[in-house]
Amino acid sequence: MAGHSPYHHGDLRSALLQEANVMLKESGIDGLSLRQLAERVGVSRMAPYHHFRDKHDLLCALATEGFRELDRLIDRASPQASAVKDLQTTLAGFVRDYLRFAIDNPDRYELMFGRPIWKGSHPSAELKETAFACFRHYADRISALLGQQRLPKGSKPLRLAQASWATLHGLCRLMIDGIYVNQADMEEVSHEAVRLMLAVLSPTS
Amino acid sequence: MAGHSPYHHGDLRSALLQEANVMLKESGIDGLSLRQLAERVGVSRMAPYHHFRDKHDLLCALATEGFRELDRLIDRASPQASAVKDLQTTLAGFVRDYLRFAIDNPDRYELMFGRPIWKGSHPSAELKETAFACFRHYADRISALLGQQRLPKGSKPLRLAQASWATLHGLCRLMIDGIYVNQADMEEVSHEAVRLMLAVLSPTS
DNA sequence: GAGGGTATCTTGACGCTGTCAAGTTCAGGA
DNA sequence: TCCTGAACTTGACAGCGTCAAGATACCCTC
Repeated sequence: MAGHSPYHHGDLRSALLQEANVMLKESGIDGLSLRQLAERVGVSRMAPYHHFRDKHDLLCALATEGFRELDRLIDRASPQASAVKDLQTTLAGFVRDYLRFAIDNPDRYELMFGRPIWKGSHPSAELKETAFACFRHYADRISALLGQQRLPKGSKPLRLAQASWATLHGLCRLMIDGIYVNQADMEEVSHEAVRLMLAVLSPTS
Repeated sequence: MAGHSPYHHGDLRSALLQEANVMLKESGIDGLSLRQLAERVGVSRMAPYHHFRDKHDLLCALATEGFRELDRLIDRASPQASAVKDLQTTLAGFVRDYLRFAIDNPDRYELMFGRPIWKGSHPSAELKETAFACFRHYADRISALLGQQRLPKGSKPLRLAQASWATLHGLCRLMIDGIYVNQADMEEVSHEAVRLMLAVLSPTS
């Protein structure tokens, strides 16, 4: 807390996470190096290792933060939509927010859901827990929103949640990478996604 | 073409691509280093640079190969399904094949659609062309399959193709990374996806 | 066949990375 | 007061992508 330049930083861990987020936005996931990060925060290269086991561990912490924010976003999808028309509006708003979350910081989104964190080099326990809680939260919200409709027989709510998240997720990936979906078409495409999610409610035959 | 160990490899480019695929499967995208690749193929570390400008260029070539294979897979989705029931079967088969393509070599799939190739460090012209051709091919097939049904008004076929690909793509990503979707549930989840894609055909209201 | 041009391959070097090992500085409790 | 332990630093190493310059072998022309 002293004025000049204390030997002990005081709150290095969060300073690192914050600056890492900036670097992530600036130069992508590949441009995020521990050495540069340490230098930008103003400590030596090995200092971060007293707060994170590895680089992988730091990335997990970064992703965990992302999931916490995503969780808050899901929370904001207001639950008091009762009429069918409100359902559509609520869903559309949520889809828009979700897409914006991804587009706003594409590399963080890539980090959160990307292979490097989740495959062989196992995700940290905290990340796993946070991400799963986030998904459970989403599934509950979706169930609550859609639950007022009668589901087609044979559709478990969990499956609906998975399939709809997949749609949303796939849309984000394709859009932020600019592969097949132009960002300019976002409105139209997300409208289509909402229609898709709604369509699943009516019995197929 | 001589027997022992020629100075000129003969067909280094494809040997590199082939071995790179093996390494990709073995140790993931991060484990794929040019130096190791060169050593495994039996040439010096700079030899690959006479066939690929960069590492990025090699990755693009690798991804291009992947898209070509995906294109063949799309081709196999037989077009002569006429009855509604056949539509469902055809679609289910295609979804299963697509999922298997992704699961079979997850890191290649991640490479093909991942950010590192498509964002700032621009994709090679060949990759762009191949990937777009692949998508156009998919959109055509989907249109042909679904075209026999009457589409709900206001749905352009292109949007349907985008949305359905997004669903498929999102499902793959979530599954191969093992985040929210267990691979054991594949059958059930892909069934749900097919239902979702079919549901979009019936007017929502 | 001989010579030269060119594509192919090699070795040396540089700066960057993540991280092990060992030393230094500081705060707080006995 | 001293001492334990956390926070931080510096030195060192192997591995990475790639620039630069040199070596080798094929092919085409004379």
